[in-house]
Amino acid sequence: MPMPVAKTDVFEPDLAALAEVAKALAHPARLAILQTLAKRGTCICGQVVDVLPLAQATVSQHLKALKASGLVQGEVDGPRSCYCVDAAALREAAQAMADFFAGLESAAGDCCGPTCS
Amino acid sequence: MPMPVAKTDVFEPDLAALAEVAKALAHPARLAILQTLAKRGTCICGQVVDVLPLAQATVSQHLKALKASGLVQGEVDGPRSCYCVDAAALREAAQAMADFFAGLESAAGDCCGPTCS
DNA sequence: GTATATTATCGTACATCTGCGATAACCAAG
DNA sequence: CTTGGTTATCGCAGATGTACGATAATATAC
Repeated sequence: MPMPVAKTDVFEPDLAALAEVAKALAHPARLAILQTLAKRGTCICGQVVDVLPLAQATVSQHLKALKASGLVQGEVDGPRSCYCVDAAALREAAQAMADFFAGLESAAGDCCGPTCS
Repeated sequence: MPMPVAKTDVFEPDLAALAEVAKALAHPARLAILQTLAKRGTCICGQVVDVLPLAQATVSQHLKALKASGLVQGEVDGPRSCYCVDAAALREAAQAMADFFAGLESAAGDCCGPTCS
């Protein structure tokens, strides 16, 4: 399911994948959730709710989004939930992001300076 | 102007700033634009339009978003426009992103394995 | 089995994003 | 000054994101 009116599937797969990662990181709450999950071994969603200034339903939605992005992995056993960051996916994401920035810098030249045509 | 119904300003500034960067990168078209801009010294928006499968108005909007995020810098002189990536901002963004991931990995332990409580 | 506690989902409301056509704004060229 | 080519902006339509309260679902504890 593409983005707004579609147009995501027209781009290169690499860019689309990286955009998905960026999308998952595009909200402070999700960043905070990732940090909270990473700081502990075993996590219970309730603890995450306590940390964030958001309602339980909202946190659950963010967790769902993170899980969909693959950055977070988790199972729920009744009242107990075990959410944790997927270390492998995280490394992949970090690598992809770093590669992207590296690719940009390799060719970046300040053009808008005095030598701009 | 915050996000949906506000709630962005409640989080730590670091996370909010990083989320803004991620938001700018959260669309394949914008990633492609960044690559295109980085690959050339002096860029004209028209060339960007030619590369992307999007209408001119849409590309202009993405450029506006990138400019607002600070990753892209540009001036327009009538029919000619000079858009280029802001190398410094780009380095900052890459650093912030890398730091974030590094901070996560330093404490990440696979909890959802056999030793999950 | 019932009560308790925790999480997921549903439905709603509002804001934002995305895309495009149409129009306006702008400078250079003639 | 008019023409032509380029970009910005406006207005619209549709999809998505965000947040919340209310409700359902589930496993533990008794």
